[in-house]
Amino acid sequence: MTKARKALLELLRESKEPISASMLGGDPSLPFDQATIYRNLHYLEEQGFAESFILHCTEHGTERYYSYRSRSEGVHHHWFHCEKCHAFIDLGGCVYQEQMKDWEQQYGFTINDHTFFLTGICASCKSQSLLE
Amino acid sequence: MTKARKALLELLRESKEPISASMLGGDPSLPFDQATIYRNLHYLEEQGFAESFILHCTEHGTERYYSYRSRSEGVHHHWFHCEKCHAFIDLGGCVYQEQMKDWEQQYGFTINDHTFFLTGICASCKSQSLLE
DNA sequence: ATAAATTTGCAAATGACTTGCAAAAATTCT
DNA sequence: AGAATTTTTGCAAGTCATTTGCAAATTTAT
Ligand SMILES: [Mn+2]
Ligand SMILES: [Mn+2]
Ligand SMILES: [Zn+2]
Ligand SMILES: [Zn+2]
Repeated sequence: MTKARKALLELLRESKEPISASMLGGDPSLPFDQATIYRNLHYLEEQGFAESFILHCTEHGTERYYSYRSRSEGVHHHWFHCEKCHAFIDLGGCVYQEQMKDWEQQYGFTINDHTFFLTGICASCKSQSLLE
Repeated sequence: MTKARKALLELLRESKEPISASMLGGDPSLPFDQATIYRNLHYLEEQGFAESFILHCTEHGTERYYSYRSRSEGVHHHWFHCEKCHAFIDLGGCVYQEQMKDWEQQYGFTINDHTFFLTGICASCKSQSLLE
């Protein structure tokens, strides 16, 4: 583990929500080149320390978001993303494992990954816009 | 409806699976500039004639895929994507409307959209790789 | 038919992400 | 430790899907 990797993993571990490479690169505690950030995110993911998904937000564009991958919990979470304030709301651990198995049986394919997320406007952004 | 739009919509309507802008642009029946393709896909989607989602395939990269939006059926479909042969397999119409409502109630946010798809290796690609 | 509004093609620009390459840092081997 | 070897990093340039400015072409309105 180089210091760049340790620092990256530490940020991911602390974060309450998925983080994009650009947000990580902008953090003062990660004074590394963007190439280093990207390369190490790949490294952390392939080593099983992190996981990611690509999300498109109407306001903020398309980016890959990373999360720390907990050894203990085993299952990833799914998220709601607010297109106004860019916040993520945790919808809880993935409950689709069974459904995936069923589909694999039914269609004969092998699922490597699945992507699921919601986008919209969060409660606090909704109440804020009422004041305008 | 300009002829570019008619032609685009016709291809989308005929297609059994979601299509990306690059695949549409490569079709002989759409001899238009890529800017025209992109602009008209936006147009068709905002007019409610088409819908789309962004999918990342390990082999083929990240692209937005469009589908014809049927007036009658009302509900979109979700898909499995084979990272080997690039085929899409229809998993049927979306059955998450109720779940979405529940979440909106529970969290107070408003969902504008949801994304759900699977990636992996399809049955025929699996059997093919056994022959190697 | 003439003016006004919309659409198109072409070329350049974006933005996220990737890659070549030489220098710097971490490992491995005397 | 000290030298040799492997891995990682920074910097700059490159990719790739998608977007945008602008003038010409096509439509639509008058
Ligand atoms: Mn956002
Ligand atoms: Mn593919
Ligand atoms: Zn919000
Ligand atoms: Zn396949």
